[in-house]
Amino acid sequence: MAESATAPTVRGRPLRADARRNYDRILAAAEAEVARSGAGASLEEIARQAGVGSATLHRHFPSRQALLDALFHDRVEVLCVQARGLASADDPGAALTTWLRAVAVYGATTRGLAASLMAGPPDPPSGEGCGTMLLDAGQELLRRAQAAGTVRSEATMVDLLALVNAVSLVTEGRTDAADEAVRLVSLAIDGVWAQAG
Amino acid sequence: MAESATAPTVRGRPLRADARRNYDRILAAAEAEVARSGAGASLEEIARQAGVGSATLHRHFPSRQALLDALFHDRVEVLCVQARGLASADDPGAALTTWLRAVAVYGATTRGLAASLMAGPPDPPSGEGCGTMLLDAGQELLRRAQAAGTVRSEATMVDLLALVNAVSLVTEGRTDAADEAVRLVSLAIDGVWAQAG
DNA sequence: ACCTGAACACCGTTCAAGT
DNA sequence: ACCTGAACACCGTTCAAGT
Repeated sequence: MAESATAPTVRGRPLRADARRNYDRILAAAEAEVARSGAGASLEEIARQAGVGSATLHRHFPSRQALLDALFHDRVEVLCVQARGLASADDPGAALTTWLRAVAVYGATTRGLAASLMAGPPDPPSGEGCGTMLLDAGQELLRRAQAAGTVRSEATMVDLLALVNAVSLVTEGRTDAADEAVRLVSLAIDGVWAQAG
Repeated sequence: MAESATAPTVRGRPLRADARRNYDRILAAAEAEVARSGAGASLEEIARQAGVGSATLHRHFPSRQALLDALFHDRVEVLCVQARGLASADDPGAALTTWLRAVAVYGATTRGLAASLMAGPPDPPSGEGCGTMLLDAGQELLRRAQAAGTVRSEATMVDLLALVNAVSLVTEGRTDAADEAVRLVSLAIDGVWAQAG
């Protein structure tokens, strides 16, 4: 279930069979544990459920963030694919908001994802994590909406994802988390002011 | 420095002198430690710095949340006073946004506050915590802005504070946290769409 | 090359024993 | 009434010893 689509390697070579088996087991256990108790799930408990020593977990994933990135990589990849599909839509403003809402729903319903995205490097999330993937994918959607004059030119994708992420984080535990996230993101996108006229 | 304005009591009676001294020391140590390492600061370390046993900390503050509420009570009270002052302003829309920005600045610059507010009871923050205080204080500002037809009728103070809190949380660690928080809150208030015409 | 088990320095919570 | 110190069941990280 939780085998990563991108096969893990060490210096370009695929892992030895037993190492690969452990890698997958750890990821599967992490999926269950993080869903149960969030991004701060006990690494010890994950190793236990995977049937490996804690040291093995630490070799495969040198930091909690590395484990979370591997865990969410595929789900985030799906969002990136969706963004590229929406980039050719007729209405760039609608395309952007559709995507932002989708990101919010993912974040609000996938325990630990929002916290994991926020834990990445501070202001401009750089590097190879899930945050960068989303940022790159969304950039083009925003560019088009701004080129069409639909979205304010001051808004950046870093801002928009920060807002969406923030909303995901606050709604994460709620009943109807997805609905609440969409509602709050929509509020932030449209603003609080009543229609003029 | 960190003595609470609202004197702690046990069943209506003020604390014995030594107990009161410990209470204040714990709060002062907590202020320093939470500023240093956030809402998840080590309680053990706080007790150590206060010069009391860890059991003493737990008696005075049965939960981490209780400690954080006591710690932030006075700062939050200031925001509530400000809200009551703004309730008689000429422009209710401007009054509301002024206050929301102030809340965001507090949250973004006071390590641990946003996380503490979010940890309160889920959907409708009830009870006696800082979240309820802010909610009650803001309610009147929103009511007036909506009565004037300035703010959408669907927006609730729970929504607005969730947004502001979410923004405080994401910006908490950043350089220029206050500026960033104001910028993001302003974006959410005004929405992302470019001005028509 | 990869794994395991143990060791280390921490946690938060609780409780018996003190004054 | 209030405090202390110790005990308990946990953490995450690292490292020597194994195969």
